[in-house]
Amino acid sequence: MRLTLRQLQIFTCIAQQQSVSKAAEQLAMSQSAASTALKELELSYNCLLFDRAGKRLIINALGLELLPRALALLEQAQALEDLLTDNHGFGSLSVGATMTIGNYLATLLIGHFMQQHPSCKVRLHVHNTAQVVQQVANYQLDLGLIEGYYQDSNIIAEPWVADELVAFCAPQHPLAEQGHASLRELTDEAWIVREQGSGTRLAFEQAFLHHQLTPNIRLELEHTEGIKRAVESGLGIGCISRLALRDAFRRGSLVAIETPELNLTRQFTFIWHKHKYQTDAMREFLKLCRALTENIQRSDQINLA
Amino acid sequence: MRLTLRQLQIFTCIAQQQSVSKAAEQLAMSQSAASTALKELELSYNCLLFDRAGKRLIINALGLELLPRALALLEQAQALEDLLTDNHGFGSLSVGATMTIGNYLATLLIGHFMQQHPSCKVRLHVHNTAQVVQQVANYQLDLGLIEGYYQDSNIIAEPWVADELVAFCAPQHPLAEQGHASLRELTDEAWIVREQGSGTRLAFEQAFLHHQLTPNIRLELEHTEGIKRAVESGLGIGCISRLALRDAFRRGSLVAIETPELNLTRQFTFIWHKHKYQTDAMREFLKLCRALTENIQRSDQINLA
DNA sequence: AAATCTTAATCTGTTAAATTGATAATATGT
DNA sequence: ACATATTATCAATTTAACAGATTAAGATTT
Repeated sequence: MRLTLRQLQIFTCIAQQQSVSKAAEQLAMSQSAASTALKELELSYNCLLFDRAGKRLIINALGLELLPRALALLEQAQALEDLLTDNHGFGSLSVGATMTIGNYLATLLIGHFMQQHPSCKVRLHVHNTAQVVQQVANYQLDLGLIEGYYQDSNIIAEPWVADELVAFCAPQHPLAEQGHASLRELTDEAWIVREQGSGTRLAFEQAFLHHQLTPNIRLELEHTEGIKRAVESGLGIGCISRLALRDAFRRGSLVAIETPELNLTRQFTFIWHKHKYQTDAMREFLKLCRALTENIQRSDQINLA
Repeated sequence: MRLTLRQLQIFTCIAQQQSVSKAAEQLAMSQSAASTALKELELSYNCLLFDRAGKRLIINALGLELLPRALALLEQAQALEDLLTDNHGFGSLSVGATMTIGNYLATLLIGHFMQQHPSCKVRLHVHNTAQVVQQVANYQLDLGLIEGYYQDSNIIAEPWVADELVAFCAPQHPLAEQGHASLRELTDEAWIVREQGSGTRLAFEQAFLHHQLTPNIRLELEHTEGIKRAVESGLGIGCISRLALRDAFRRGSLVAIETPELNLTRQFTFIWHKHKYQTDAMREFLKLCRALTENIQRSDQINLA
């Protein structure tokens, strides 16, 4: 293991700046040192990372191969440094959540938690399910809250509350009055849904796949709020978590379309890494989540502050 | 970025050996150097990784937190070193595949590939779907061959051939003679299937979930061959990929049970990392796979060498 | 209880590595 | 052809890594 993080840091910087001088400047070191460091790296592995076209450096195949992996490694190393730097008093907590959970449930959980543990720093990262899983697998997150369930021998998954997607439309839409729709009616409609890769989209598509149907997707948006507004303005009908629609339904700005033939329920799940040491903060947070689950399920819909 | 890989290496070794001296010996360095390195690490981040109970070191909460992450980091660094060390002539190729694909299809592909490119080193790693995805995401594999399809903004997935699971039993089993079974009959049977986390198990369970049924799983095994032998000996009926059963059906040692009500088809998929530089080897392999796909689908069952 | 052994920490000097500042060599643009 | 920007290299210096010996503090044995 001759490799050093410093070498990788200098290499990635040179590759990104496409210049030894600029990289040296950015790294607050001399051009000479940067040049030598790169040379040393290439020399010690007897390889070339750049093609030298005179004074210009052009990254080659091996360099291109190395670059993203080196960046990934440095990112993880940074995370380790953060771990060591933070004054782990009661411990800080990094939680990842998907959009729906992050916006409608996680804030509630984190609010409670921070009230109970004012000294504990909490960070919430909102990404899609796959990204959250990956970050948990890489020890970049302490805990993940995802849609759907997930199986992996390195990841422990604990089912949390159930969630239900619901189809909805604008009040002036023909389906609004009848309040429900058949499979045939649903496939004829223009849908506005979440993007590929989101748990919401997955559940939506799976529900139709059960019947060997593919809905007509007119518009993809990355945020539930955007979908609500697009549906309000009559661009089509939508399908998102009921959690995100409670207020809109109450106000009457949007109307639910019951879809008895479609199974739009799904499970929210906690995940954490099997080999991750459980900090006090983590245990406390999990305890709180399990406790609040009952409240959430009892009231069916949560009282979102 | 004061952190160095060397520090982490020494730290992990001390943590694993639970002794500075033993770690120093294993790392072929003096006890003094190891002790100093640990002290430096702790000092530079102003933290403690071990509790000192007199002469004995006991890893503490922060140390436990750091350990698995440091190990993960070092593993990746090792992979980077390997990348740089290998004489990337035409390039070596790391392919990950699930059990079913790895044993019944990947060998065929890799065989063809190695014939066409005798100079190219190929490594095949067999893991379950989730693990393959994770390793592709971490740049530990060039390419993954998985069951089912997978969505992630960082991963490019290309559908490959379709696959079909099939229920089967021993020749002397009552269902063998009638050759097919209804949903009710299937739920009454004792099943022998793959373990949780495998793509085969997932497809199996999903097929039943479509009908709100849960099959009675009597035995879980991690290998298809084990399942075949267990079914042969009359322990129950099984469900695995038809690919793995062709010879057994032909020989008559096992008998297919047609299940018209269950949808046991699934898709095999190629995956690779969006930001991964595509080596020549990778491109060639993909090209070959796409070319062979037609043969595979035309002959319905491949001629497995 | 004393002697002995084991182990981690610390001190000192040495060696190797990283870095700088200056300089040479080489392409680019005018 | 000339000025300029850029990389590579050299010599000198600072910095970090390490070994060897020594010390301190628990364990273990007698």
